[in-house]
Amino acid sequence: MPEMPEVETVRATLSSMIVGKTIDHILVRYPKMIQPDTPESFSNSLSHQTLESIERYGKYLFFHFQTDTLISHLRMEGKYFLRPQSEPVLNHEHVIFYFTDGLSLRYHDTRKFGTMQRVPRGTQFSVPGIIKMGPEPISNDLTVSYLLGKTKNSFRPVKTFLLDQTVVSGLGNIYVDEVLFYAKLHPLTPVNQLTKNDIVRIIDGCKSVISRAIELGGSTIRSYVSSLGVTGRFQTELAVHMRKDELCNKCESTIIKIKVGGRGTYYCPLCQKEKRKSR
DNA sequence: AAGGGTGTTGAAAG
DNA sequence: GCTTTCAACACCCT
Repeated sequence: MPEMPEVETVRATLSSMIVGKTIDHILVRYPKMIQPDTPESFSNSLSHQTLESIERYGKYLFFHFQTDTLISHLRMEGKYFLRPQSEPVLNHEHVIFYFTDGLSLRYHDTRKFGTMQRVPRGTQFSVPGIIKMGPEPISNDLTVSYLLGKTKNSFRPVKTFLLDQTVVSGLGNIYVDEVLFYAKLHPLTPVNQLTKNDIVRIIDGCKSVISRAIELGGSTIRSYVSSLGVTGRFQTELAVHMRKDELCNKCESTIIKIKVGGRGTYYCPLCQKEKRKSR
């Protein structure tokens, strides 16, 4: 499950492998993945264009061609593989980009949750969904006053709040758990109860956790492997996520798993004590 | 062997 | 308008 650090690894890896290549044609095997274009217009528009750069915002990838941009979201299990065109098409390869040099980029997604759309170049930030996204966790735009403003009149649990992409772009389930451990906050804390100091620790946590994860190429939980088949090394540094019944590195309490907003949530009951309700 | 868990997003419902 | 629930889908585990 690629989160932002994994997507960044994919971006960097793909950049070095396919920027400069020209598409000859595209095979769409699962039309529902393409929106709102028909597979035909999607394929016709992008064919014969040269890839100039790959950009990332939150968990979205932007493939910038000469006149169009391909927006790709990997959702749960999307992966890209670069292979010779002569190799057989696999079951879960839903979109295949055939380059003019004999290589092909295969989009592989067992659960078919991933999405692709083509927009005129430069317009990616005006498409619905992307236009509303908040600043990235490592951005200077993620400030105390910005977050404090968002928390004012809301009783949402801080876990749910941080998963909301319109608040911060790119935090997923794994990293929110890690950020909350860093900030020593119980995941159920209502956000209107957060102090300025809490917000400062959340922002510090975002920056240190995410930048460290990007450094290590992301986490690999379950099936996720990046386009080069490289395994992210951040998993070994996870403090709480996926560590139910294991001991906290800081205090040796037993890590607990609960559900918050329907999402599996891991935390240390001692390091992340629930705040006493004020009156 | 049926059913629940897995995670992201957007649409629908409250 | 804000928040919660669910659907999209496939695979793994019990």
